[in-house]
Amino acid sequence: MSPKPLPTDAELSILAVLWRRGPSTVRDVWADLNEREGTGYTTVLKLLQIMTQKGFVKRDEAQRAHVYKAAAGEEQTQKKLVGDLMSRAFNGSASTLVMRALSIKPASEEELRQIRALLDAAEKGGAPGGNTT
Amino acid sequence: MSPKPLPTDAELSILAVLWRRGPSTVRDVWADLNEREGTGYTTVLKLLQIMTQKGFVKRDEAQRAHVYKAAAGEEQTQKKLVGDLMSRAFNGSASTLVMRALSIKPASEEELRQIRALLDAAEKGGAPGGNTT
DNA sequence: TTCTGTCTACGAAAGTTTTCGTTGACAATC
DNA sequence: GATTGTCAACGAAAACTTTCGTAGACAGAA
Repeated sequence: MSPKPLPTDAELSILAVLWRRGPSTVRDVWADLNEREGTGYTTVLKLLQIMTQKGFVKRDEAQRAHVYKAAAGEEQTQKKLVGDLMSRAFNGSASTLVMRALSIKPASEEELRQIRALLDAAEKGGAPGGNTT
Repeated sequence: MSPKPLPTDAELSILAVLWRRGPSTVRDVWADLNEREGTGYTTVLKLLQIMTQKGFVKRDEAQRAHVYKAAAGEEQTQKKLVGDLMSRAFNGSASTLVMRALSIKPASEEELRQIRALLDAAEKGGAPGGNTT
């Protein structure tokens, strides 16, 4: 099939709402989105229709008010987005990206602990072929 | 003045080249970009003109072949991009973003060391380098 | 000077994304 | 069974991005 592109900006806003709220009707998504960005109802509806077609969301039509949910998990989509940014703007360097992220907004202690754990895991597991750039 | 938007995709490709090569003529940028993406010469030129207007690049017209350079530093732009993604797709969580990045492509040992250093710094207190956000 | 190749400038076309007006369906209430 | 409010569907406009054809300026070679 298609090589599956990334969601556009407006699409991502909607995905973010679905991630936060779980399966939702158009009205639900709209209420949330309208509050923070003043989006129109039919705009949200149209976007959801497009996203259904693109496969970004799944639709349950059992009720009159259709219920939408994200098709791919939050994590998977986030990975794609980060991966894309990494190759586009960071020359493929995860560490530079990570450093920029942390310099913007230092994480909490709890979060730092999690990150360290991940670093430890990475160090051991050894990704195939360390970067010899 | 303008709230300064982020560079578009094509604009970012060009910035990436400028970051890699330093100040360059249209031909320089084109040669680089054309090789990896098959972009047309006038396309690159037009983009650079637009980017000049938007303030993403600065132009030195001393020579007939104008020399372009990125207006903002690589680091600053990267921060904006990451910050944008963070708020859009990660609910503002730096740690989630970091974890996703590392899970995609573990860094080299050297890089891991750098990241750890940054974590240490973050743990101590304020953000390093004085963020005036 | 004239020719040739390279350059910038301009503008319009093509492509994509985002927005929204309008329509018809449906269900609940009167 | 008419009225009212909410819904999905559709299509087209508006906005934005990307591409490229064409034109005119300029410099160096013949």
